[in-house]
Amino acid sequence: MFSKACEYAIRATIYIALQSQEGRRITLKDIAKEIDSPEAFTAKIMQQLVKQGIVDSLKGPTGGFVMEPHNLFTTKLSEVVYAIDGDSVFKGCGLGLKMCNEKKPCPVHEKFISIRQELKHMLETTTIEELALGLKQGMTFLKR
Amino acid sequence: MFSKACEYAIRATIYIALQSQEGRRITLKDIAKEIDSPEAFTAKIMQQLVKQGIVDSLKGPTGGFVMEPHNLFTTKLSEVVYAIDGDSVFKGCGLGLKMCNEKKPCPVHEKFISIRQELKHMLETTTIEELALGLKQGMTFLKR
DNA sequence: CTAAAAAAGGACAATATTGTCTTAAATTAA
DNA sequence: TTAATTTAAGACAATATTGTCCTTTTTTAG
Repeated sequence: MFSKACEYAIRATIYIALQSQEGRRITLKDIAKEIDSPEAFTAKIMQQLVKQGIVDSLKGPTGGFVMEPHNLFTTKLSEVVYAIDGDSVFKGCGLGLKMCNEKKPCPVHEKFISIRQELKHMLETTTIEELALGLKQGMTFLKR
Repeated sequence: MFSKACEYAIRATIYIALQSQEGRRITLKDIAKEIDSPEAFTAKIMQQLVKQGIVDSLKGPTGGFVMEPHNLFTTKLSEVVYAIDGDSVFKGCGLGLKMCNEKKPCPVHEKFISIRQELKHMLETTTIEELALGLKQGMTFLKR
């Protein structure tokens, strides 16, 4: 469904969101530990999230990653996915055809439409804040 | 969603199904041409489909690939996907956690359940024969 | 001002996936 | 029986993805 990079990105963002809600800045090291991901690889992914404006970073001692209050409440799961995996999840043909569309559909085109729609809708209506809440309440987990 | 190999597998199977319905055996070369796929790579994929019993192969002149009438009507899309990509599409956690389940869910676990269910249901109820019919009627396409 | 801490960036390495090439085995038709 | 045709199989190559390491830049605290 998502690339490994994207999976890490989502997990990291949820964790940063949770910490930001508590007013805490969080280091790469802590992120990697908390979401059980390879640190250096996670660093690369964080750079993309920062460039996309989803999270902010600060260098130096006491530095780390943080989400602005505004981002915290408005960022949708879809934005994180898009930042890392692009539009492949939302667009692309189920059978890999480049020209697949209503006019010239692949054999599974119609079959995939509702599923893709539902997925798209879910990603676009789910907020990072909402996911962070479940984590805060101990109902969901980011490791193992 | 699916691997490239799986996309080719689905396209190839649909095309073989269509030809088998007409009583025709079809060569690798023709398959690759009709579904616009790399021939040698497609050969590897065909070997897997043969091993899984989804299609049959015959060597020598007049040889090629064919689907038995029985397979033609009973094979589900899910079986082709499973033969090539295994159960990753049906099982696996959306965020890549190994131990994600009802008891210890990842933050998107619940959100993904209905989507995965719908996808699973669609794959398990869609027959290859049905997809081949759309192709035969010129309503769907396997190239570009 | 300096040392330490942290992210940024670039080069590199490992692995997985996709794709190719060559030879072997089987089968058919002449 | 032989030559041609076709799939099977194995080794190899190219590319993409995942992951690591090292250096640079920025910032803070002392």
